[in-house]
Amino acid sequence: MQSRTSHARAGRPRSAAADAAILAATRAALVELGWSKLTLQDVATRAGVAKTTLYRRWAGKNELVVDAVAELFDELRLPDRGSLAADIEGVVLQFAAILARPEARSGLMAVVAESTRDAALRERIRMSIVDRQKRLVVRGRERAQARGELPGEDDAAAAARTADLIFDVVAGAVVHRTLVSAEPADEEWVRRFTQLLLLGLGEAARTGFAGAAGERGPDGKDARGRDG
Amino acid sequence: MQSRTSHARAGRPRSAAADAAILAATRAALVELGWSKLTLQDVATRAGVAKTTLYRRWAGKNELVVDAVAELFDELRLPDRGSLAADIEGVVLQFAAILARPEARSGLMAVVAESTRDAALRERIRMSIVDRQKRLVVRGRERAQARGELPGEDDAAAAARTADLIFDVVAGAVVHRTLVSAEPADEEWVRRFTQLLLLGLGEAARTGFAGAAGERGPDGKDARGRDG
Amino acid sequence: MQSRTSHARAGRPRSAAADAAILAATRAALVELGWSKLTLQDVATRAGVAKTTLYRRWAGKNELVVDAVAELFDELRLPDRGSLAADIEGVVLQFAAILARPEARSGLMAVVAESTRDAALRERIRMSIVDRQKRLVVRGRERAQARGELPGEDDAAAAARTADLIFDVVAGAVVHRTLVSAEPADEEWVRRFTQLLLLGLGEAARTGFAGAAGERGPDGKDARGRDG
Amino acid sequence: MQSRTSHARAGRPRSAAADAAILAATRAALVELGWSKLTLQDVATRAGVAKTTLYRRWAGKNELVVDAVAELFDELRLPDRGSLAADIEGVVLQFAAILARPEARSGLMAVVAESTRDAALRERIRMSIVDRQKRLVVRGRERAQARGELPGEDDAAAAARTADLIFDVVAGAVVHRTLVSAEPADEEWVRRFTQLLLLGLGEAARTGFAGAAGERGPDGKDARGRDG
DNA sequence: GCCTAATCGAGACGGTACGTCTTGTCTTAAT
DNA sequence: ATTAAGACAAGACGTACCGTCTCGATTAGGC
Repeated sequence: MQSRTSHARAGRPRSAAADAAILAATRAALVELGWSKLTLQDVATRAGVAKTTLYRRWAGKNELVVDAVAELFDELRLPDRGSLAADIEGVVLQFAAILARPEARSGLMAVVAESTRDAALRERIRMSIVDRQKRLVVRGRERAQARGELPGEDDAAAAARTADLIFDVVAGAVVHRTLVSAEPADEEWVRRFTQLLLLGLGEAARTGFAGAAGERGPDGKDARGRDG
Repeated sequence: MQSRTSHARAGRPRSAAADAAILAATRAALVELGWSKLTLQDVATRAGVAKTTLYRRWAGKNELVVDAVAELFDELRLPDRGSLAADIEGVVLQFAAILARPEARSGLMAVVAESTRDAALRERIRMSIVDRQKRLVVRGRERAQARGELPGEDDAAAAARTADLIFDVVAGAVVHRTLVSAEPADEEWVRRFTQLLLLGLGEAARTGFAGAAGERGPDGKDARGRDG
Repeated sequence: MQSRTSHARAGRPRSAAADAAILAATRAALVELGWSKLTLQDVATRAGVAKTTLYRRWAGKNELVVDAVAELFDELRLPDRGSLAADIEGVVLQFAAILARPEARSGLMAVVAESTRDAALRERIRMSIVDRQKRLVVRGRERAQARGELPGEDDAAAAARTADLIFDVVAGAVVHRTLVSAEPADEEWVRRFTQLLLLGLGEAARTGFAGAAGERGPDGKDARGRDG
Repeated sequence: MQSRTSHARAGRPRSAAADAAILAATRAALVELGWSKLTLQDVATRAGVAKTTLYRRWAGKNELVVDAVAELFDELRLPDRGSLAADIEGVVLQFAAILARPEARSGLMAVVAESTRDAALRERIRMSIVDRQKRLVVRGRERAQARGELPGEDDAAAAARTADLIFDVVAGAVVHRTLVSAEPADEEWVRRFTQLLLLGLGEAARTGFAGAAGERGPDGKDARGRDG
C-alpha cells in the first residue's frame, strides 16, 4: 500500500556483500564447470550463501549468468590511438581477450541461446550487455568524424542504424571467429579484420589486401597487388 | 550405402528410417520446446522410437542437435545472380531465413555454447556445419574472380585465410543481428551489410554509403569504380 | 533451550506422516503388483510423495519392503489360552494369517532371497523381523515353565539355543507350508503341527497320533492325556 | 543358398548340449551375481549361446532358475544308517549342504517369492523340486515302519498328510535356519533338530533333550499329562 | 532494552530428466 | 528350422538438479 514513504523496509536488510560474492562464484563455476554443469547449489556453496538467498535475488540460472557475464564486458574501454583503424583494432582486441576467458565463452552463448525463447531474458541481455557496449561504436564514430576520417552524420536515425550494423559486424565476427571457428582472434586476425571493415573487399582487391599482412609497406601496399 | 566392408555385420541392421525420423523429431521438439526443455525421451516418442535407439546412435543431446541443425544449413545454395554483390546478398538472405526458423535459433547457439567445453563437439560442429558451408565462400570468390570482380589468388594458404575471415564476418554478423540484437536480417539490412562488406567503412564514407541504399544503379554496380 | 541432541538439526525436518504413508503404499503395491513388479516410483506416487523422499529414507527397494513387511508382524500377540499347546496354536494361527496376506507372501521371501547376498539386508531383517518375533517363543516358554508344563532352564545359553531352534522350526514350517507347498496353514494343519512339535514323531507313534486327527472329540481333546 | 537337395531334415536341430551348458551357466551366474543381478544375456554369453536360444527353451528368468536349482536337489539320497534318527540326520545334513551353496541360497527363495504371484511357476516348483524330494520322506517312513520304529499306516490319505507335514517341518526348519536366521545348519543343530522332531518338546523335557541333561531330574515330568 | 519483521543457513520436499540397464521380441545372415 | 548377433520398444533404475517450502537463528531499525 503506502510503504513507499519514509521507512519502506523493516526487518533485516539484505547483505550487500553477498551479491558480489555470488557473481564472482558464478564466474568461478563457469570457468570450472561451464554453463550446463553449473548448478545453483554449487554457486551458493562457493559464495558461502544459502540457495534461498540466491533465489531471492535472481529468478534463475540464466538471469544470474547474464549479470555475472555482463560485469566482464564493463572492462571494455575505447582507446585513443590516433586513428580509426588503430582504435578499432584496440577495442576488438579487448573484446577478443574477454571472449578468450572461459567464463565468457561458456556463459555468453548459452544465455543467448536461452534468450531465443525468453523475451524477458533477451531484454535483460540487451540492457546489460548489448546496449552497454554499443556506446563504444557510437563514441568511436564520433571520434573518427571529429578527426575527419569519417563524414559527419545528419540523420540521427541513419546514424543509429549504421552503429547497429557495425556493432553486429564487429561483435559477430569476433564471436564467430572465437567460438564457432574456434580460432584465436589474435593481432594478425584483428588487423586483417579491421582492414576488411575499413576498406571492404573491393578496395582490398585493389590494394592487395588478401595475404599481405606481414609484407605491407608503410603505404599499405605490397608487392602482390599487381596480380590479375 | 556404405556396405563397402566385406565382413558382413551380424545381427539386425539399424533402421535407416529411424535416423531421419529422429532428426525431424528433434527439429520439431526444438521448435516447440527449445533446446533447454527438449528431452531425449520426448524426441524418441515423437520419432516413434525407443530412447535406447537414440542413445545407440548419438552420444547425447548435443550431438543429436548438431546433426539436426546441420541438415538445415544444407539447404543453402550459392545463387548465380551475375554480380558478387548480388550473390552475397542472395546467400546471406538464405542464411538469415534459416536463422529465422526457431529450430535453428534455439539449437545453434546452444551447441556452440556447449562446444566451448567439449572439443569433440567443437570438431563435430566444424565438420557438420562450418566447413560444409564455408564452401559457399570459396565458390563465391572463385566465381567473382572468374568474372574479374576480384583479383586472382596465387597463395592457397592466404586464400584460405581470407575465406575464413569472410566466413566469420558474414556468418557472425547475421547470427549477431538475428540472435543477439534480435532484429530481423531483412533485405534492407542485408543490402547495407553487403555494401559494407564490399566497400568498407572508408569507402562508404567517400561514396555516401550510410543512407545510399536507394541510389544504387539497377545493374547492382555503384560508384566504386570511380576511386582511384 | 536446545533439544536433547547436542547439535540442533538445521533445515526443514522430515515429514513424519510421509513414513507411514510410504510404508502403507508399499504394502498396497505389494498386494497389487508383487515384489518384482513393484517400482519405487509407483510407491512414491501412491504415497503422494516424490521418489527423492523415498530414496532419502531407504537405501532401496529391499530395505523399504523389509520395513513395510516388518510392521505386519508386529501385530503378533502371544495369547494366554491356558496351556502351551493352545498358546502355540494361537500364535501359529496368527502367523499363518499374516502369511496368507499377499503383501507378506510376496515381500517376505523376496527380501530373504536378496539377503543371501547382502549382509546389511540380512542384519536388517534379523533386527526388524526375526528378533522382534522371537520374543514370542521366549515368552511362551517362560509361561509354560511357570505353569509347570516345561522344566525350568538354568543355562541361559542353552535356553537361547532352544528358543532359536523352536523359532526356526515353527516359522520355517509355517512359511514352507504356506509359500512352498502353497497349502493353507489352517486350523487342522496347525493342530497337527502343534501336536508334532509337542510330542514328536516317536511319541506320536505311541499314541496313534499320525492318523488320529479326525478322531479327536468335539471338546478338542485327544488321547494325549493318556501318556505317561 | 538353396536347401532343396534333401528334405529329409527340416531345418537345423536343436543343440542338445546347449541345455546343459545353459543350466550350468545359470548356476555359475547365481553364484557370482545372485538372482536379482543375474541377466539372461549374461547367462547366454556364459553358455556361449544366443539370447534367442534361451528364450526358445524357457519362458523367462524364473523358469530357467527353477530348472537350474532343481538339478541341485536331485543329488539328495536317503542314506540307510540303521535307525530313523540317523537316517533323518543324514538327509537333513545333505539338504543343509545344498542350501549352503550360494546358487541354491540365492535362487531358491527368489523363485518361491515369485511363485506367490504366478500359479504356473508355483506348479513348476512343486513338480521340479517339492514333489521330487518329498519321496525321501515317504521312503524314510516306509523304512522306519519296516524296522518297527513307526507304526504301520492304514489310511493312505492320512499318511500323505503326515508326509506333507513332516516335509514342511523338515524343509522349512532347515531353510529358515539357513536363510532367515542365517546360521549354519551344522551337525550339532541337526542333531538337536532331529531329537525335537522325534521326541517333541514334551518328550524332550522328560529325557533331558535341551542340552541340559545333567541338570534336570531323571523323571523330567511336567504338568501336561494331567490337563483335561 | 525490547519488539518486529525480513533475512540468513540449512535442508527436506515434489517434480522431472538424465543416461544406463534389462526384458522379451524381431530381423538379419549363416549353418 | 535353428543358430549367433544384435537392433528394437518398453520401461525401471538410482542420481542429480530445479525451484519451493519449512525450520530455527540472526540482525537490524523502530519503539
